[in-house]
Amino acid sequence: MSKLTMKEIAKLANVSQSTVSRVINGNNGVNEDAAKRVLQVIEEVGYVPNKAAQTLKKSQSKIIGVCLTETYNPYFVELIDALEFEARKNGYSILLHNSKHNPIIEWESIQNFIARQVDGMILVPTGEYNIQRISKLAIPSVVMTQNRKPLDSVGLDHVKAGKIVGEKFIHGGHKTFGFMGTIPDDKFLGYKSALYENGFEFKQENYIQLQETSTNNFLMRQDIETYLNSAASLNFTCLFTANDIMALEFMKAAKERNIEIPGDISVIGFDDTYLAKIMGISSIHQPIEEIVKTTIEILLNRMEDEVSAESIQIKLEPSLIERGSS
Amino acid sequence: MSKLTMKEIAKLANVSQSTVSRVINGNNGVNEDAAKRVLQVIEEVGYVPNKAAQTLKKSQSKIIGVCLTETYNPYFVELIDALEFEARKNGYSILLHNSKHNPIIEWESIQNFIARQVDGMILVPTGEYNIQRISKLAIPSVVMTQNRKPLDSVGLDHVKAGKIVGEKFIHGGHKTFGFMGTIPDDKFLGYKSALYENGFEFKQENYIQLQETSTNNFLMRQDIETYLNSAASLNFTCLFTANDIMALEFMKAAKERNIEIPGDISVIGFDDTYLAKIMGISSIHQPIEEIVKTTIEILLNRMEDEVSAESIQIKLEPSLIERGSS
DNA sequence: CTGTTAGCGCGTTCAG
DNA sequence: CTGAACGCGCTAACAG
Repeated sequence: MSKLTMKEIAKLANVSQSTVSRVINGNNGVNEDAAKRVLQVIEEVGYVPNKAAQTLKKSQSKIIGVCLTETYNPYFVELIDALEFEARKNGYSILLHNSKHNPIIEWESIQNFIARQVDGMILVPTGEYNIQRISKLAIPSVVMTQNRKPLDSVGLDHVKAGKIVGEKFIHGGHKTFGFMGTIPDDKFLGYKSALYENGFEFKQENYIQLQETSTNNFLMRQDIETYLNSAASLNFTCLFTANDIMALEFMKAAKERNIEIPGDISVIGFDDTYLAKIMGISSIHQPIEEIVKTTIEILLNRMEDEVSAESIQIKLEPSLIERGSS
Repeated sequence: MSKLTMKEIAKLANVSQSTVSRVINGNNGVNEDAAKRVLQVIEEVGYVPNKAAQTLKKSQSKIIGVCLTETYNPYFVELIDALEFEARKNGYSILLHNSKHNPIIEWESIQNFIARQVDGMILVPTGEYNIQRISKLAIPSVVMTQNRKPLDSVGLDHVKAGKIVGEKFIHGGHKTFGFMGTIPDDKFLGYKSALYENGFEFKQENYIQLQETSTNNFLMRQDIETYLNSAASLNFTCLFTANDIMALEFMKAAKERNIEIPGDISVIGFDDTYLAKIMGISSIHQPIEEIVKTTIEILLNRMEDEVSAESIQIKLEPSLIERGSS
């Protein structure tokens, strides 16, 4: 069989190419007979329109570019799944990239998105690095999970999440508090402010600093071990971790040292991934479906409207799921 | 700024559009001065060539379509990561689809791949459903993790993996054997044959049948509970599960019933995902990097050669990673 | 070394 | 209702 183009279909159905086009793009006034013939030929030979040509012609690719920082955290996997589902429902495909926390790769990915004429982008950025350039692009984009001001964004209210955890611990009678994370973020701010507001303070020595982002259980574990080894004794009775993997790794390390969870230390994680469910870790729940639906909705709106209204920052309400670890 | 096409760049650099094209596609004999000017303009305005046009012109999209059955199993996530990395290294982007074990969605995805002119496809198929049609396509495709005969495939030698586990159990002194999975597969065949060859038999009552594929821990757990409740007592002292999630869920259910692992029952899982590492589950290791590299390599070869040689079936050597569960 | 030209496959006028 | 003709942005001959 030759190349299988509209022209070919046209020939086989004994009509002109433009008629075939009309049939495919919603039958706007085509003789029923002709239409039926065309459809039949298409069916028979298994013709599928060339999207590259369509994209070129319409300057619309029906692709959404997605660039995440990692997939190691199961949270992002659930995100991808939901994203793909929601996008497909709206007739879009997902072009997936993983920057691995590298701003250079991130920018390359975005260049690729531009080259492929994506209609919109959804990003979990590596940081501030590329935000300015991105905001200057003609392609609408929305940030997930973070807050990057010139851009639209949707995510949990991290400050509030931190507060909820802080207050929870305080209500539980704790007086010394730990935190584990990479770089200080809104979760941490919220956590700390809850403590201060209740007359407690956060001691910097109780901050378990993790080097890189959670790219690897092993590295994370090393950092935890280093911390535990350096501390003569743990000076906190409760710990809030920036994600579930961290909570998990801490709990494993604790177990080996005969530290009881939650007896000696209460642990609350973040993301409420299935790791938390499997391991019975209390965690701040991320309403993934809601996040994804909202994100796509905003993006779709931006793609339709030429109007460049104010940037939208959506912060969803966090909630704590309590399990055995706290 | 207007549309930012080659024409535009040409105008700004005071050359013809085809010269710009030459500069972009590897400088084949262009005046250095002109080239420099062009490059500079490109840099200044941030021009990126339109891939839709390139695709149309060259009938080559530099996209590899990937369609998996699920991302719930962390194994597939690691696969995606490796795939994306390896593809990017070779100048390809990944278009990712998730059939969710649904052959209809799978076929739709493939139609989409065709429409987008993907240069090749990598599939974890939903089953035999679409294999015939796929093999008739002009687009080269290779199957991962499974064996679908008319198509190229690369994966572990599942029969051998099953044998290794069976023999391991036998060496460990076990006399009664369990298996957990969805549909009987090569792992199970290998497992059974190892038993028979050593004078044991596999009793059908020791097959823990799971309904759907492992789309959901919760459903899986229900099936396990149903099985455990129906069996007066467990008639096996060792269990081989088709993936790590299954092993994990079994171990959790066992724990609640005070069944000791590995004391009462030895458990060996499959995939050697980080779940296995985290939970200390013995598991058959999947050399993901090797699988992915081999897959891409085969695909790349197919894409270059017009030669339609025999279909290639690569079966990698499985190995057992022993941990605390066996 | 460089500009002109002709499509790639499709959607969309514009005539009939 | 329908065909002819044009052009989306780019690559690849083809002349100069």
